Amino acid sequence: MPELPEVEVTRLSFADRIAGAKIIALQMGKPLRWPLGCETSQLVGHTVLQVRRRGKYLLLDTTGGLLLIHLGMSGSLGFGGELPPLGKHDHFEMQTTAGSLRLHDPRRFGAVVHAPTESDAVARKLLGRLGVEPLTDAFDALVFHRALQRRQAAIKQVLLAGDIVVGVGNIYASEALFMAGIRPTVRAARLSKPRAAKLHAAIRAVLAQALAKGGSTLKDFSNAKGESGYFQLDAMVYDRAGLPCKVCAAPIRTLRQGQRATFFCAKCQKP
DNA sequence: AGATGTCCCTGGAAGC
DNA sequence: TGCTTCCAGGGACATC
Repeated sequence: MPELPEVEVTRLSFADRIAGAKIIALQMGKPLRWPLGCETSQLVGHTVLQVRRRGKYLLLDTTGGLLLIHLGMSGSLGFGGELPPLGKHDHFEMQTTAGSLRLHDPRRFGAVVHAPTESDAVARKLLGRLGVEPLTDAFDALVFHRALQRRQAAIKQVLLAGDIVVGVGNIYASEALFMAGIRPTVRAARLSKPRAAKLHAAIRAVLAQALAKGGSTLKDFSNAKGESGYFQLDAMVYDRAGLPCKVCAAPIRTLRQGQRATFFCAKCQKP
C-alpha cells in the first residue's frame, strides 16, 4: 500500500534513468480507475523531461503533456530494459528509448491520466485540493495547528483526508499518532498547540524514517527496480492488534474510523 | 463548507 | 475440499 515514502522511493528509482528518453509506444491493459484521457498514440515521439511527485501522485512531464500516475493501493512500477512479458495485472506500459515503464496493479485502484498541462482542468481536479508536502518547509507547525482548529472530525480522519497535509495514509497515520501520544479519535480542533507541534514532528519523523529505509512492505511494495523496502518490522502499532505495545506492553487496540482500521495504544496515546 | 458513507477492484484469509 | 464472505485501502463522489 504505497503512501508518500513508497511513491517517493519509486520516483527516485527511475526518474534519472527515464529523463530525456523518447516515448516509443504506449499500451493500456484492463481499465484502471480513470481513463487515460488521450489516444495512446498521442504521446509517441515525445520526450520525458522529468519525474516529480505531488502527494501520492507521480507527475511525468513530457513534451506531449503531463502524465499523472497513482499507484492506488496495490500498484507498483517497474522500469527497465528487459521486463518479462506483460502479465494479467500489468495495465500500463510505456516503452521509451531508455527502457519500459510498467504499472503492475492487481486491484486496479491505480490510475494513469494524461493532462495537457498542470493547470488543465483534469490535473486541477486531481491535484487542486491537496495539502502541503510534509517533508518541505511549507509544512509548518503553527500553520498546521491553525488548520486543525477548523476541523471537528477525528484527527486520524483529518490526516487521511489529505487536504491539510498530503501523503499520510492509513499506516503512517496510526504510526504518527502513536509517536505523538495522541488518541486517533481526538477531534482535530481540540489539539493544543504543543500537541499539534508534536504531531507535526511525528509525521515528519515517521515519513522520513520510512523514506530512508526504502519504503514499507507491509503488503507487497517494491520500487521500480524491483527492490522491496523493509519498514514493516518497525511498525509500533499498525497491524498489531492484541500484541503488547512496544513501549508499555499494554495490548494494542483497534477500531474502525471511516471504514478503515486504526491501531493505537490506549495507555501511551491520550484522548 | 465540513462530516460521513459508498463505491471501485482483486486476492488472500477466514468461516462454514 | 470447496464454497461463500469478509477484508484490505486511496480518494472521488453523493448525501446529509
